[in-house]
Amino acid sequence: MSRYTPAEIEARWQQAWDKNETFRAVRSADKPKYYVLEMFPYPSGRIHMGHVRNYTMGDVIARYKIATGHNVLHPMGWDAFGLAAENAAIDKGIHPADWTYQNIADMRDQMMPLGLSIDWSRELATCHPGYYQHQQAMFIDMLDKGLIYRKNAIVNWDPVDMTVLANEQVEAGRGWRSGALVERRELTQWFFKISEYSDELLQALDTLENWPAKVKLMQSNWIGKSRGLQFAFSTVDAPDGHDRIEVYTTRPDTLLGASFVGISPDHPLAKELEKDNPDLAAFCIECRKGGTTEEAIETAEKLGFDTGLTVRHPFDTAHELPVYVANFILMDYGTGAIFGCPAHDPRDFEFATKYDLPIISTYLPSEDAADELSEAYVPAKTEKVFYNRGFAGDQWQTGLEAIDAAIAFCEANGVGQGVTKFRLRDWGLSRQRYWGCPIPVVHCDDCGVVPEKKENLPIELPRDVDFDTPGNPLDRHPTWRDCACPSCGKPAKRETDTMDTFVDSSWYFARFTAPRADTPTVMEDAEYWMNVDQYIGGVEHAILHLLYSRFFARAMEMTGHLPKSANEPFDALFTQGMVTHAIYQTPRQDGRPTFHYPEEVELRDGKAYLKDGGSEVEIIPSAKMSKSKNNVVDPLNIISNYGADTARWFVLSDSPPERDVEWTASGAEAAHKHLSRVWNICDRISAMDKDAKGEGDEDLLRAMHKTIHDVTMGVESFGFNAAIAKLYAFTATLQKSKAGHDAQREAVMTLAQLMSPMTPHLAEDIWAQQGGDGMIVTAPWPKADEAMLVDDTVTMPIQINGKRRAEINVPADMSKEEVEKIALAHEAVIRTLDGAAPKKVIVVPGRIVNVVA
RNA sequence: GCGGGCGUGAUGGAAUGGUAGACAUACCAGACUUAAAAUCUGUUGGGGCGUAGCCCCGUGUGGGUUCGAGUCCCACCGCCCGCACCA
Repeated sequence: MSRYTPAEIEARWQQAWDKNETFRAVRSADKPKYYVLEMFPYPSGRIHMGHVRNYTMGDVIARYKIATGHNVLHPMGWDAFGLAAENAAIDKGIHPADWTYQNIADMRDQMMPLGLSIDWSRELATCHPGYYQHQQAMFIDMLDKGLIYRKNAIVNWDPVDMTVLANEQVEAGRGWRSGALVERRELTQWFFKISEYSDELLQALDTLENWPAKVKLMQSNWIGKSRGLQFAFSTVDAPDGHDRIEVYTTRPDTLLGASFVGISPDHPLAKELEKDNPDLAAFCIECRKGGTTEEAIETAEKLGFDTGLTVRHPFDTAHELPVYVANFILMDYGTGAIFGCPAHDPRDFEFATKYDLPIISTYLPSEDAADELSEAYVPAKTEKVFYNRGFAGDQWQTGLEAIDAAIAFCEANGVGQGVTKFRLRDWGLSRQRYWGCPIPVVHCDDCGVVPEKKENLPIELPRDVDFDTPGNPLDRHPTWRDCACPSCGKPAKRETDTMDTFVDSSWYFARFTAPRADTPTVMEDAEYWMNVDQYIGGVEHAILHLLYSRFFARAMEMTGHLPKSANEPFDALFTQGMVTHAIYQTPRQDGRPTFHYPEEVELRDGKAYLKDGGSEVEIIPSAKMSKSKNNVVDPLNIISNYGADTARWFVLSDSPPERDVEWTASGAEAAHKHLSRVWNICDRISAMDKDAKGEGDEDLLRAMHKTIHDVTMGVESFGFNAAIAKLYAFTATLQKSKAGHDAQREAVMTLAQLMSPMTPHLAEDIWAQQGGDGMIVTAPWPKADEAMLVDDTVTMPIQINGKRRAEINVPADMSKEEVEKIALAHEAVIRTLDGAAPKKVIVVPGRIVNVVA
């Protein structure tokens, strides 16, 4: 009897696939194409279990599609620009390029043993000039088409390091290195006009049938289409040029509940007023401190400053409202000014209570409901409510009806216009950093901002930069900025902003279709391979990456780089969960915990002890594997201990792919045991007499066909864990089978085929041992025989009033009437009914009988 | 704060609105063994009774829709993800 030796088997089959160029993707008219793509990794340096899970899922799909006769494209690349490389340069003095390319080499080496069906000839890295020169070319095309423009925008500014900070580099309102309170600063920045596509990006979501509903909903909310009223309050005694304050509201029906007007600290009026009002100026400075994230702004305490200024209510000019500067109003949204209606907005309610402003209801749940509110009354817009201070439409109406009526009324009376607005803002792509794709424009004293000539591309990053001083090294570079104006030829300066890394990842999927072409894409290849048939990645990308990619596909169409048919580049999307692990910690003297690696810990009776010293360790429930918590399991260790097939099998089993999976040592062992068991079965069958007859051939083959059916369904619907459960069950059946040699051989070869997308190496070896034709990877996927799937009889539970009371065995094709008759004749039913006639009997054929007593 | 998701035995989880707990882990018992490991077999949601069997309770909490709800609807609690310069 031979032993299952994954190390030897896996290396052998990987070489065989490699030699055969099994996974090389070539355009062909013979077969339908299938493009499967997992979100490409950031080259952090080490692969982790999350990668293994992500790529294994894609690999299962890719291998299944190969077996079902598709021409499969399954590429891999590196999202290689980013902050971490610059941090490594600052911390360790390594050049970002060296750090990145070394990490790529390391991670590729770690990925290879997994036996993924990747066409490595198409590998790309976004930090390579061969990639980013095309991004620069497209930038120029998009600038030319008016898709890109410049405007001022606010960034996090570290006043000590004198540098722009990423949101990630702001911790509790302070710069992560300097510890200084972060300020907001305005810079001129580059923007994509994604907001022009708001409606288009929203509408097209409906066509994405194979996207998760939750992702579409999140994108829809992010784009945030709203219908509202834009109008102006006229001011009383305001500075010149500020006789009106424009506001936008989605709830014009609550206009009579207005009790104050709020403006952003960045509003032109606020800026004007603070010139003569030191207190206000101090308040605005305070407001401009802290991070710029929406989260930071929305969770901060709501602060206001009474400007002393008032405005007239548009319906009653005698009624004056105070004007506050408030820290929660963003200049980027709407007009940077709002009217506050405390009665129907929790945030305004909090504000009004704090500053003792009136709370005036405009609608109530009923005619006699109390007018005094203890909290904001915010019913669903579809709910009918009583308008005690309505001014348009019926007294009883829904919020939606009231909004429409209010807009119509206001327009008829010259108080503003109904407008449709989107929450989606333009995409700021400027980054004041070195390790990114240089923006290919030149600043010329005479010609202004001029795009670089395409023949001068790539504009390469200079190699000789220093990171000793905070800030963007491109700014300080002695010569790199110097260039000739592409328009007039005079000396000019290069743009030193680089592009947001989201730009890199917004078109890599298109580049994979012609990764070495000297244009960004090749139409023929793009038309053949696009769209991505199945895209797989984490939910954390549900909004930004996917939305930007959808926009970019449209922008690439407009500039002639993609066909219109690729406007929605991802036909199907799957969002997978994370790999988690328990955290082991012991307290330290200073009260903070010491984290221990799983391999330093021994588990006994549900408790954990340090292998070194034996003291007990606290177990914190599973969390995302993270270096800082030491709760990581290195895939390489797993592969060297058990083999890649075990790692692959385990990350797919146990947990549904969209949910998190917890890595446990026992789970990995169970996976390995199962693979050994399958190996032993194969061995046993090989040793059987070729003419051996046995018992239960038909039962075994029936089970086999059911398994083919179930596993196929499972793989097609991302039910990998359920498919694996079926494979466990079938393995047990086969193991106990006393069937003859031919039936058992057929069963084990089919088992190998069904397992092959998950455990390709083991499957190849079994296939070869049993004398299968060619390699299993290209063998046609087994087909379930429909005739073998139907049983002659079915067991049907009988419920009485919805509770299961008995069961009956009936022929599968028995009529409803007969089933009902047999059910009613059942002893348990007669007992319960006690002579009374049943009120109703529901028979669901093949499923259930429910008797209503 | 806002948007989205999730919540089922000791544990990971299964279940097109139709027998809740498939499959796996852990535990316990048994077989094999001098013994252990490995392997194989079996039991295991809780409670109760007149214990070959039957009954009650049970999918975060509370309500609702339905002949029937883990699944659909509403509210609450807890956890996770995103919030535009992390990728």
